[in-house]
Amino acid sequence: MIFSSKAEYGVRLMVELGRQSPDQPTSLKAIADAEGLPLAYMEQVVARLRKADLVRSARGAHGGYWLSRPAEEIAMDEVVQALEGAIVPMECFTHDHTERVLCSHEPDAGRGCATKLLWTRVQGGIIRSLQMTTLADLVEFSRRGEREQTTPEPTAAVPTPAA
Amino acid sequence: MIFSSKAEYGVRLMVELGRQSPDQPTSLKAIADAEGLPLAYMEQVVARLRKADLVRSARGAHGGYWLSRPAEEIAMDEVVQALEGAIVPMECFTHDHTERVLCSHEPDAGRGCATKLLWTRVQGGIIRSLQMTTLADLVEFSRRGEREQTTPEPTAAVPTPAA
DNA sequence: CCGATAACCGACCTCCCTGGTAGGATATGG
DNA sequence: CCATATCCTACCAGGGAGGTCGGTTATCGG
Repeated sequence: MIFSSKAEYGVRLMVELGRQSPDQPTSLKAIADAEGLPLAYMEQVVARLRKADLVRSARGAHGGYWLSRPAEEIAMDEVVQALEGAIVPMECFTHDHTERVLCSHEPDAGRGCATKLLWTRVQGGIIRSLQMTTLADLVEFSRRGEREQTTPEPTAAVPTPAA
Repeated sequence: MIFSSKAEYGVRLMVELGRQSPDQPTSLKAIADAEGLPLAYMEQVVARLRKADLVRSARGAHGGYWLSRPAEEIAMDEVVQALEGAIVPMECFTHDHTERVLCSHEPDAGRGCATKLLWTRVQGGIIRSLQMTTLADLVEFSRRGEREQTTPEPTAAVPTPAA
């Protein structure tokens, strides 16, 4: 398990918002019910997304959440970063105020940190994978899966039967 | 923290073995002392590497461990896999007996697992980063760091002063 | 104005895994 | 025969993951 369930739940939440029209807010309860996830826990998850300004919110009756930007402009590294914190492959990797990533191991016994090269490459691999995927990709993927499930042959052109 | 310290310690151990000549075994105590790691815990770590046939061992006095293959032929995905188990970005990813990776989430409410696409890409990014790095790369990296530490100018050609 | 809805906030709690220790059994060289 | 060193199993404390609970604030419809 590399990422925690906060990432899973949060990404699902974002996809769910991406499926809705951005005009009107969607309540967290509707999302939690649709995905079968605990509402109280989702509140904590969505709080992180709001603090990162990935979603906006309106309080009170008929309130809810919506994407702060179109899904095409949201790269998934932002989302995962907001949910999980800094993406570091190993504990000794710290993120100072700049974009520089460095290993906090003191160079013990006169030689550098042997594993630094490896974890740096892994980190790059992860972040690149996340950057090249947008929320719109996932929304489209989820719609495609849905079509395959409900209509095996592409005859009917009704994607969401408004359950 | 994406990988546990087992990976860190195990990789360090492998690098240490890669620095030694493969003719004679190196005792675990020597490695633990050199890296400042607890011996008893390292026993558990090296056991995983041995079960994956990445290192071989000899018991008794003057026993120890050595690489089962030259460092150039050891890709780091094997090493990390042996130490951490299957490299899966999310809990729902299970690895069946083939090489196929799949998401165990039931397609709830008629639509597929929205996050599957994302985690699949992340997993690919990680594994590719690990595969393209060999143990020999890390050994060379550690030697280079050592040279920079001890001799700022490349005059003396003595790499290890046999402490 | 009132009550229902729903976002917001912080404290709490339980389980399990990580990281590490303890103590021994077995094998081997000198 | 003893020091060395691998091998094996059980045990244990701490912390974080995953989730619950109770309450507060804001906004709508009537």
